[in-house]
Amino acid sequence: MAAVTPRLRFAPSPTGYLHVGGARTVLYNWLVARQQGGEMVLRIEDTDTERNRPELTDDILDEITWLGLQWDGEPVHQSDRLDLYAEAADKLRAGGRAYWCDCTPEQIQRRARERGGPPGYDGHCRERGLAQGPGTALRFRVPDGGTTSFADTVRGQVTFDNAKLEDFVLVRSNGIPTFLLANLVDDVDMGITHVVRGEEHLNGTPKYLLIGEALGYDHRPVFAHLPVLVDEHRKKLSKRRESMAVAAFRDAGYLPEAMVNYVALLGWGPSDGVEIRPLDEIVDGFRLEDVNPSPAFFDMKKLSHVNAEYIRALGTVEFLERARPHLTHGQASEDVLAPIAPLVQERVRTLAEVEPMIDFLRDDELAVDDESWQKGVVRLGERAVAMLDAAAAALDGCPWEAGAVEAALAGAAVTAGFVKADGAPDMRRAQAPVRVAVTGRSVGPPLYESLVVLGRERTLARLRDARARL
RNA sequence: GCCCCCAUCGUCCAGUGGCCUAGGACGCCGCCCUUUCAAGGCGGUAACACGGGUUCGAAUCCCGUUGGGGGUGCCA
Repeated sequence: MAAVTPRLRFAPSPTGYLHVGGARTVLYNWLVARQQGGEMVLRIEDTDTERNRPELTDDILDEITWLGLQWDGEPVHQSDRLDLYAEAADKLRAGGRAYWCDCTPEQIQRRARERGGPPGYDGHCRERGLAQGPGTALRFRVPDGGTTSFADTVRGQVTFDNAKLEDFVLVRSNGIPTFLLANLVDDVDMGITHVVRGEEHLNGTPKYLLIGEALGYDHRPVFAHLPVLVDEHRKKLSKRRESMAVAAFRDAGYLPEAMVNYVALLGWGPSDGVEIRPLDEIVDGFRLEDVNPSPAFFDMKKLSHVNAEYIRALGTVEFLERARPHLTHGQASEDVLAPIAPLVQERVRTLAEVEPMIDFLRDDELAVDDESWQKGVVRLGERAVAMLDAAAAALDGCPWEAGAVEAALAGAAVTAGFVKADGAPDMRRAQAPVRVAVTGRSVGPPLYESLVVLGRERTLARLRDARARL
């Protein structure tokens, strides 16, 4: 048999934004395709006309692109291929493998309740020979006996009793096929060799296989059902949760490289233990068979750490460029950030944290954090007053560069009585009142460099303002 | 209810019968460095769910129990 090109697919439905779970699924598909020299295609599963939101398709494509992943060819839309599914449905019906059913959900439920058995369809219309008509849905006739099983790359052999499967719907009463039918027909038609998707599809797999068999196809792709991503309650991450949308992470200043790197670690880990590494190395080391079958918790703390590492690894120029879209005051922000960019860079975990770290340099009006004021100034009483006065005096005439500012403040510290046992200035304590007076907070970028950017006039003015408030 | 899946530190991952008195990462705690905060360095906390087998030997294999998750839609 000739070797076939591996072809994988990511098949999102445009009923919600691309969320992190979806991102992990595309990534794994992409990794396998890359590693095996195959292709990854996109298929938009938009057969649910009720829930469909076509405009979301662009968002999904944009986010995949943002993540740095590529797909092959043009995305396929199922809504363009209804004829194909209708043809398959007709073949199944003509072959006696499917039949029309006019039961309403209410009737099905009531019968299930009355017989006290398990919920689900009971095969009521199997032998009724109904023709297609208003309110009829086409159901697949599941074999009464036997089993359907398949080898799952991450879970091993999985077997289902056909008798436990109900006769499911292939075509809705509105004539539109369901996911079960369209999904299989497309995979066959598109030559899909690997089905890598979320665990929530595991139970649908026997139906997929049964339809394929009934249609006469010899279609046995490699299956890999990835563990679900769970929240803090260990429940599946909801697609409805917008905070888990990839776009939300992008807007919050996470780097795509960091996102992809972190997400790759959810369900898999390199054997050498090196977690933070370039994508191409992950491509080389990734093994579908090594994917952990148990659910993984999406840990924001670890994501933050990974993101911070990626931010720190950036060159200064690139850091500036990538921070730019997250600066809310444009050029004004850039101007004050540029001189101390490396100092800010190593202190932020996300790009969104840049702006609030430099706003005191940019704004004329200083917002003073109350807690910082109490802790860094008020609590020190007279000593704070002395330090503020001494700092203002020392800074008044000194050269305006970091080294000189440091020397000036060291002198002021001694004057104000902030000295260590050995007589050296105690800057740890002396800097506090100055920092709060000038930056409004007790934490921030290094003080001396910040003052240089702020300028002598504004520094002195803020020192005076603080003094006046005491 | 029924079906399917899962089970190593709080979290993610390593471990595929002896190298494990179980390793790394995040988090957390302590110390060092230090102009705050970060970063960095050093150290610490903490796990093989339970019970039976198999085996000379089990975190690793088998069975059961318990626990968790997913599915059970004319959603995907």
